Amino acid sequence: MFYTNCTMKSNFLLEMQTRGYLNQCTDLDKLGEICKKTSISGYIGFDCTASSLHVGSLLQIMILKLMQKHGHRPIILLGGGTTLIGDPSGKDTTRKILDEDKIKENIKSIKKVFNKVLDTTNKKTAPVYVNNAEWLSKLNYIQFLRDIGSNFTINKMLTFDSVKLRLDREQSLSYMEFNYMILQAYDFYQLYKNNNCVLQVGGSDQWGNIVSGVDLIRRKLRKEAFGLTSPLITLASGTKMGKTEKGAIWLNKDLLSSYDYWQFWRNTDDRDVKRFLNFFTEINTEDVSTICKKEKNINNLKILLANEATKILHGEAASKKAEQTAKDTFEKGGLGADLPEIKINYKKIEKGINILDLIVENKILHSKGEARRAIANKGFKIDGVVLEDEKKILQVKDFKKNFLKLSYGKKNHYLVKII
RNA sequence: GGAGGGGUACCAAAGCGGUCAAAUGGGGCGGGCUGUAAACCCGUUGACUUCGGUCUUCGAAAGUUCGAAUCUUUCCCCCUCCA
Repeated sequence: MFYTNCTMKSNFLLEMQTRGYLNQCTDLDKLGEICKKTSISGYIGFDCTASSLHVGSLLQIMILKLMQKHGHRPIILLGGGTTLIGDPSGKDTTRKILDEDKIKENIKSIKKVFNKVLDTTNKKTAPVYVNNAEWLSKLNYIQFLRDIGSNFTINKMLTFDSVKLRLDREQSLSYMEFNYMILQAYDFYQLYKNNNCVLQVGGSDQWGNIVSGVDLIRRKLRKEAFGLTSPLITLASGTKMGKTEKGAIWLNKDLLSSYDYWQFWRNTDDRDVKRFLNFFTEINTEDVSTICKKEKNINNLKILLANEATKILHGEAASKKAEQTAKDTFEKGGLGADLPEIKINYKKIEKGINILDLIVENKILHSKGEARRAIANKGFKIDGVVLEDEKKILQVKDFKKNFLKLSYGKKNHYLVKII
């Protein structure tokens, strides 16, 4: 799928391509023509199963941002309706189903991220939020089957990967989930009709769902709509993006601090750095190439990546602070201001605090046993000195000016503070 | 609906009356080497513990037994073949 021999190239699609956001498109040339001529609206649907999206969705958000950059309007579908069902695409097992109140809460929380990352000031391209519960919850089953269901054949639905994989792997697929595709197609149809939305973007696992929507619009309205997918990002290590053992890399600040977010990017695998600069920063592709050629120290590129990515999500100030903290902590071996804090009451520390209790109570580790093992393995340090004694009682004299740096492993540092 | 096979820790997979908190591999975590990388090497991987032990785990419940992941019964779930 290369976009080369078309004369009517649109800057939007061109940049999509050079950045590596483009995987598949229903009709790239024609979409290019339209994008070149007019400002379009395109939508991406997001899952509302959690109170925050994680980096796995970041590429999609970057695409929305790119749409804005080139004068198009992003529509964000926060699927209160479809979240009630659960998309089987790319999932091995049926997901838990959430109640409506929880979904509403999640939507509210997720919106915060979009409002931060996207430009909300330019009237022409300001994001539009829609919730498919609006139309899905009103549906009448019989009528829906007749109007919409009649446009789908089981034969075709069975050929879609999302369905096929589940069946091939001999995992059950409920009728409810089987319908997800139709509902997503219906969403696109609604958005086309009501919001003049001609484009749906999604991850490559969404291809089937997206094409179904394009088909439905053609059948029902005799209009052409477009679908476009981005590639599934895998890490050099072979794992999926965004899921570490420590937990998901959340985008909402209350779930993951800007410092930890910065650290996530700072710890990118060497082999992923250049790709990620293209994916997750706004630096021009050509500039990315020249910078990568010029800069011999890959660690500086990682810092650049961390700075730029954090800036987009948490703002410049937070990004700078995180960088400074990293410098102070890792390069100088000292204390950074942005490190996670553990506050201890003076009265408590006067009596002495068992180090194991401190570790467990502040959730650095889950159990005392685990903490004991970690200490035995030289995993803990106090102000840079290996902690040998698991029975250590922290006292006021251990603190310098009310502060103490507690480190677990090489990367987890905490600022213990007497208050 | 009928006939078989199976459910073991984060995952995969051994164990099939005591020596089983459960082999082995993967993953994770920690240490070493380095560059907050990769690869490699070492350690560790149920909870509590006064480090003597104690408690809770092998789909669920009940039972046999001095003793059960292992045997019996019932139930739930998954898979294969047939209808």
